[in-house]
Amino acid sequence: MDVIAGAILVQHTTWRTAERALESLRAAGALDVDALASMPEDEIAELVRVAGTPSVKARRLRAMAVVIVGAGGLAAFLALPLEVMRPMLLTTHGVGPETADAIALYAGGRRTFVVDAYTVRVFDRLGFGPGVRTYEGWRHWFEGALGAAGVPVFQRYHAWIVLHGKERCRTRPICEGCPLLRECAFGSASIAGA
DNA sequence: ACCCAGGGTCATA
DNA sequence: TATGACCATGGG
Repeated sequence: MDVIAGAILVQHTTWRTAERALESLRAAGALDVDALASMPEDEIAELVRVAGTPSVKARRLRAMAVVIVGAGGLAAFLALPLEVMRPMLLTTHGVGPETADAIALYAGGRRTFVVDAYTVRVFDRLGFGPGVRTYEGWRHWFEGALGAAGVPVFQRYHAWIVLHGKERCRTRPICEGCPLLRECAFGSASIAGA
């Protein structure tokens, strides 16, 4: 549940503040689908204020909790196959493509790539990318590039880009030093030409 | 004191 | 279907 709430809280902010909001939810015993589903939104809003747009995020957190409860609880929800989990996430209020994939990949352990704005900016600048530059275009492109790699690689690759992209995109090629080079299609040779 | 980041929804054209 | 306002805060 930490991961799911975190995926919503991090929208339009940094992990730092999202984690602080997560901590205050935990301290209040509200890091739980049943608690969130039955709690008034303004009460949730107070707890998540540090992450910004509190009323918006309170509503989204609650909507997500209601969907999970409706799916039979957290365990049942996380056990759903990607083909049913992803559309379900996409139709819940406040969950767009990026948040849906973050939840499916990190909370559900499903094999889907998280395309965040930062990732797109970096790879676009390096001259890489799909023909059609929509969210789905990028997602399928990354999934193809990662080939037969498993869920852990998907998780670590996305995390690596987020953690190290900023410092590297100005100074040196994005994938230099990435521990996953042998597991994906972005070898140092191909990147060096960018 | 200012200005920037950043995902999603909704209204408008 | 594309564009832009809006949500409110932390941090440089």
